[in-house]
Amino acid sequence: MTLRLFNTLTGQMDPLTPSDGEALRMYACGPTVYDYGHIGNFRTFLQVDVLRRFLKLTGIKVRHVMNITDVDDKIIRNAAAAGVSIGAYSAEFEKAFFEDLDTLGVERPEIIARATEHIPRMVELVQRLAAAGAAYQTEDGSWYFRLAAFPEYGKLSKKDLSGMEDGARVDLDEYEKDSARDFALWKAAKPGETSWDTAIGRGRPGWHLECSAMAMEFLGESFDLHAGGEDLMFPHHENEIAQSESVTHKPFARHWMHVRFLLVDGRKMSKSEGNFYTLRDLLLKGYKASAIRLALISVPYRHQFNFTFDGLVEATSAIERLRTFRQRLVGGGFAPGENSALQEAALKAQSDYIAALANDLNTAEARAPIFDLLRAANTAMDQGQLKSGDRDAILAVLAEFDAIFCVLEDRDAEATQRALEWAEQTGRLNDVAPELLTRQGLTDAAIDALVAERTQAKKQRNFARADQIRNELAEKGVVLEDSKDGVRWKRK
RNA sequence: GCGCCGGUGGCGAAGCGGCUAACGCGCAGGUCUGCAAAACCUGCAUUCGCGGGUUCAACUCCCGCCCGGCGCUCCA
Repeated sequence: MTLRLFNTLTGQMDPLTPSDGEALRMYACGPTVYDYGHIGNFRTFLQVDVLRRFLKLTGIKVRHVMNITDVDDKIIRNAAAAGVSIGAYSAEFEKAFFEDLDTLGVERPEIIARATEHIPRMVELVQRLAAAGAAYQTEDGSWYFRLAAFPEYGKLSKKDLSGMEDGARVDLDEYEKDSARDFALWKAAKPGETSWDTAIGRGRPGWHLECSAMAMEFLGESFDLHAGGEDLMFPHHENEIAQSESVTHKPFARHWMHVRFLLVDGRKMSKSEGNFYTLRDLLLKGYKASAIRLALISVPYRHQFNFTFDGLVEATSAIERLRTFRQRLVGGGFAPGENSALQEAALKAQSDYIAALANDLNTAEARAPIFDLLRAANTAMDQGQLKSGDRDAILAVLAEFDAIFCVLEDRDAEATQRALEWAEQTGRLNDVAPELLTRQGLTDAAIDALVAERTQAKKQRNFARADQIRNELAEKGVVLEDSKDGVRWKRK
């Protein structure tokens, strides 16, 4: 089934397929590694993850490039303040970034491209732009892109800049530019700042330049898809188009995908508003990685997502139900054979699920058939109508669901443990929710021992003691489930 | 100001010119259970921001209004 994805450039739903018939070549803007990633960042990376997982699920190979911006004003500023090199500074946050992606189950792109490792390609691009008359150097040695050289500027964000010519607001330190809207390709070295000695002078790349240079290096001058957060549409992506197409005269990316912003309690997340959360903040508050992933994914990428803690609690419950269900299928003994009604239900769930995702990655709609199937199967199990062949079919559908949503495998405890260790190492234990510490302090062996004691008590019909143990464990976030096959427990 | 997006049950959220308005969470009652939990069953929007219009038929299309959000500057 071919994915139909909204294309910012054309303003309509376009099918997304590899133009070379081999692999879908895509570029998605990565992070500037100057700090820990926040949930807004991760919503975008998660939605792109959904995209690439869906492509793979439908049999399309993916060649996905992600840049790491490891030199920019903030990095330079922060590294100087910390008294370390920008390399050491950015490496630390790059490492943290990838740890966070692992926590959230975000697949690695095929190619990770660091800006500082591709300076020659950027210099080359500036030279080509200069040769084409689209770049000029100012007195201080910086290079700028000449917007006037690219009449199509604004075609992505649908902006008409003709009426917004050089107005009153021209930044003081940019007075040398020909036009206020011209943007920096290459920033001349300032004393003490990291810089590269190159054929176009000593300096460092502008932010927009790296994406054009690296995308073309790894994907060619024209490729299938470019993705990123909605805020990047203008000016970043617009600038990338201008820089690239001015020299290639070919469409840079033919399909553009933009993920809408995340709000927190209905407001834009910002440090000054006090509603700013990193992934690690949430883990230390006791929320599960899987719940964060599900919450951030469940609202389709083209809608604003309003982040709330209630939403995280909801996602936690939903995941628990799914996991309990799968456990019941895996662990139960079923008579051989098939129940045609369930076989049909499984097929329907599968096709509905794929169809929803193929329709502009409608993740909200895609969840529904899985829960429909869950209910049908649970009912059948209660009635003893589910056969081993049904179990296999349903587990296969669940696996396919999880190929995108990736929440069934419980790796939450490990993720939380990692976050706790990090908090300890960086002196952030004060930020940890107290109940999380008591919960993590309880080992599996200790739980098993208490459960065994309770089973004994139950045998002796000492229900008072049995309930006491159950309550004790409940306070520490452990839930018990009695069944014919013994006691199951799980951490809340 | 200009531009874009949205306003559906207690909450999140999907949806389509005409099927009982998905699904999740939550709540209430029931079944099961030593009691719970899990699971299942039943119920919880005669209604889709407001006012007009088009249509045999609109939550779904058009117009206006109100409310919210975002972009136009570094930002996922």
